[in-house]
Amino acid sequence: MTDAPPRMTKQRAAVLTVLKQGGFRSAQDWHDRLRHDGSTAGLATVYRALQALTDTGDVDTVLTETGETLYRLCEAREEHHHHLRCRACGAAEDIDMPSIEGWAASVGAEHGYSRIDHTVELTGVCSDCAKAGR
Amino acid sequence: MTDAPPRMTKQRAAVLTVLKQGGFRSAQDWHDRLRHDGSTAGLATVYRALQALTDTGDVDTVLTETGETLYRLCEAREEHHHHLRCRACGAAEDIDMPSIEGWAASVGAEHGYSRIDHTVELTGVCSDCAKAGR
DNA sequence: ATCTAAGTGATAATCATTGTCAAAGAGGAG
DNA sequence: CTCCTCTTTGACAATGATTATCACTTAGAT
Ligand SMILES: [Zn+2]
Ligand SMILES: [Zn+2]
Ligand SMILES: [Zn+2]
Ligand SMILES: [Zn+2]
Repeated sequence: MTDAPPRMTKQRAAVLTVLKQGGFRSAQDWHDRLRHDGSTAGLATVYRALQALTDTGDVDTVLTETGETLYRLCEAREEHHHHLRCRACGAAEDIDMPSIEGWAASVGAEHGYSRIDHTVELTGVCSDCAKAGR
Repeated sequence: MTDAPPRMTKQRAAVLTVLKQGGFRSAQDWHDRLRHDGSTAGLATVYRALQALTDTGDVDTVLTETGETLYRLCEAREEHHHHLRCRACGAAEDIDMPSIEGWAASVGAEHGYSRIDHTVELTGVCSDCAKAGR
């Protein structure tokens, strides 16, 4: 019943390769980097690849305060986790706070809510960027 | 040095009134409700009023997973807090988790990040909506 | 009444993201 | 290899929330 995984094409391989540069970046950013590296992949294809990789759990996404989606190659695929992200350069650390998971569920139950979901994200400025004056 | 607060106009009063209906709703939703109540306020004016009210701390905002901004009259203006929101009807409870504030700062410091900010939001389905089958 | 700066609302512009669709590419069968 | 079929691609249009414009109105002040 699980859909067959999409075929690995030249474009998707290129997306995966550029993602290894690391950091949370927008689809357009990743697309720019691909073109810079010689790929001719279209923007729509990059969006499709990122969407597919997100669905399979190979890519993490976060939403900025402007509603833009940022994508990053996921390092700890199996575990649910959260991020501490540098607002200046896109670098990010995986963080986990096991107690938050249970806290979210119990707060929801206390108020009579079901199907609880939660969002926990931290942003800041990493030490490198702070040294460079942002 | 603080900018003079914007004048209280008929339109802003109308926005404040309709906001008392409660719940987190989009700017367009609030605009529809205003028109339904007889106001002729334009959509741009509603956006401006919501923005101004947000700046003064009279309105809370939250970002949906689709990047849409939702606005709600703020009940506990002075305290920094987080929300448990019903995805079906927009109802929301203020929640606070004082330990999260310190945790965010210390996790940031551990990783060498400065200027830490954080997002903690819960969503679910409230008991009324659950009874009504969503 | 007159002047002036702020506020309004219809509309156009912006911008990330998604939809469309004809053309290109990859397999498979013959 | 050739023909057929299904997937993927990429240029481009469409969407939808938000913001910018700008001529017009309004609320105070003189
Ligand atoms: Zn950085
Ligand atoms: Zn979690
Ligand atoms: Zn509800
Ligand atoms: Zn907080």
